[in-house]
Amino acid sequence: MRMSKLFVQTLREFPSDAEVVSHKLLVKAGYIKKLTSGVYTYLPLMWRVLKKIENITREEMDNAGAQELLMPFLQPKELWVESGRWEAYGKELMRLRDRHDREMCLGPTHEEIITSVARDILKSYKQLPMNLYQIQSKFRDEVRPRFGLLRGREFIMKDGYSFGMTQEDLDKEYKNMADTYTRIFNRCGLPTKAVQSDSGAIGGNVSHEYMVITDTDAGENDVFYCDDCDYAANSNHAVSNLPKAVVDGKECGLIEKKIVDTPNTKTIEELSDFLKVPQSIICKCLVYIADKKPILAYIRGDKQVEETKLMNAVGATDIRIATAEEIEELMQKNGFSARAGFISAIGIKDIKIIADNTVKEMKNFVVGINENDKHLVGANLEDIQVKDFADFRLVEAGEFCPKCGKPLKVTRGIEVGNIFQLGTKYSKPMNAVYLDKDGKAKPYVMGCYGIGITRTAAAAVEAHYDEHGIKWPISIAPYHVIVVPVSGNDEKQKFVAEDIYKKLSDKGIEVVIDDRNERPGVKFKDADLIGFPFRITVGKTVADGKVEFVTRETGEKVEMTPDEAINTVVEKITEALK
RNA sequence: CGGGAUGUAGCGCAGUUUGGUAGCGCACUUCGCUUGGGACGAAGGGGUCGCAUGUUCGAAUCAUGUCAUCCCGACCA
Repeated sequence: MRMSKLFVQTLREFPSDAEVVSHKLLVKAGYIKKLTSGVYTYLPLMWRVLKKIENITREEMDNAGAQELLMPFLQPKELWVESGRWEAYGKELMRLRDRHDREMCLGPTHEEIITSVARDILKSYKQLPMNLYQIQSKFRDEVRPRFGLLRGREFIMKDGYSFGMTQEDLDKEYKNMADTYTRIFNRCGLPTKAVQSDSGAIGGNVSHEYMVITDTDAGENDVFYCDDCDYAANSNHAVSNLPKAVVDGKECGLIEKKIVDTPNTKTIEELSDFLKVPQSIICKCLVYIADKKPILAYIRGDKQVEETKLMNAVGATDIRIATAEEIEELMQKNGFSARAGFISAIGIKDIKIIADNTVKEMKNFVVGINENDKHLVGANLEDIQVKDFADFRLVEAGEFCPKCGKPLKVTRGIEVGNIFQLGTKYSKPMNAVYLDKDGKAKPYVMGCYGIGITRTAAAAVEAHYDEHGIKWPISIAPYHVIVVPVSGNDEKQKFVAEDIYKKLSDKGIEVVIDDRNERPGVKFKDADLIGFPFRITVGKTVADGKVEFVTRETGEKVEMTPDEAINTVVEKITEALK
């Protein structure tokens, strides 16, 4: 490719609407162009990167025994009603109507479609197990698209689905996909961590997310992990063992059960300071709205609620903390006037009450009694009337690994892939069955496996850049090498550069020659910004038969003959793509 | 959906307070000059100032409405 012909325009400045590095650099370097919020054109450079990620994914999926197909973007409402997700998926589903006023949606994921296809074809146990996948654009009406390609409304995804007869089949395929995913991301030059996670709207029990670890804002998930063993989990799924803390009030003088005045202690900090007791001996009561109904959740004062865990614990599909008005309304209905900070479950009728496991250990603690500016001290479990316990505590760094007991660490991660064990979540309601050896109809035991192709590309930029621009891993770089003749009117330089360009092209190397009549500074800046892994600079030293070989990753520059440079490129590319 | 901000040329911005018919830098075209880290000079092309309605002799500027975009939060594979 000739730089003079390449459909690209690099910018001098970062776009004003970009926040994270990958978004800024991909726009500045001419890879993407926004059409509307969360929707981008993939310009030729970007498309080359995406195709490379797709092809690596294809190769590994095919090698793992999966088969590629392509399902429709446009989907009828009926299938979604069948699975129950027309309602359950909520506003994320991009809905539309056709000219006959029939309701449709644009696919955010394809469990419904693949299940309906499979049930018509996979009728016998002889055809199982089967693993099918596709790579295509997905649509999700995100509340707030942001971070460029990291969270779009239209994005490219690889989604795969496995069909088996038994849980053993599923376990085997799940392991197969886990290994495949590790290989895919390694080949893309992206080290990932497989972390346990909540399975969210997709459903199912076991699931893992593949996270690219990053310290930046672009990492939207908190990941807890252990250096001493392989434990790693998303914050919505992490569990831990707690360090020793004061959980018996007697240890800090709360011997007698009594009501005490605690004026203006709206927060745990204020209450703890006022009573001069540790936060771990205070039991707080929080009001949440789960599926539009209020619930009460008790948790140890020094700990935070993890909302997804709480949501799962109460079997809800939607949860949020109650507003001050909603708390007031709840209190009034039950004849109280207590504000947040003084709430108790005692005397609240017709409401789900649940306590975190941390509360089980507490004795002689401090708790609200639905009266403003008062608390009960020396209280015990019978004073809060809790029957249901669950773990819905947010894990914190420094707590101990549930597997090996060493302290956990926390980091941010970008989720680039995930795998779920669906079981019969879709096959049962959609009556997707096969006949077993005895001629009995049984639902498939399914798994599903996703990779965000566009997100992987953006994550690669987040993981590989410097102040000059992108530093693509060789396997997914749009081109491998750029040849830069320094002087526009030096015939010798031009000749040598063109010769190198031709020889590299002939050897199948993806090479660009910067044949523009620009000053060298412009060419170097663009080369660094776009992120060619290698650069061959043909400058003054050509008089001595030498060119300069530059490695983007390290900035290392080596003088060598043109032939040596060509061989070095071929060697390095071959090595990297092995 | 709550809070905040912004819409003026492909990109980055000024002009709006105080109404007078649109400007700067980059990019683009032509010519000259220059060629090892985003040179310079000259001459050009490109915008119904997000949209609608209103006020006015006159609106980028004032008013009302509306749409879009971004940030924080909530939410979310």
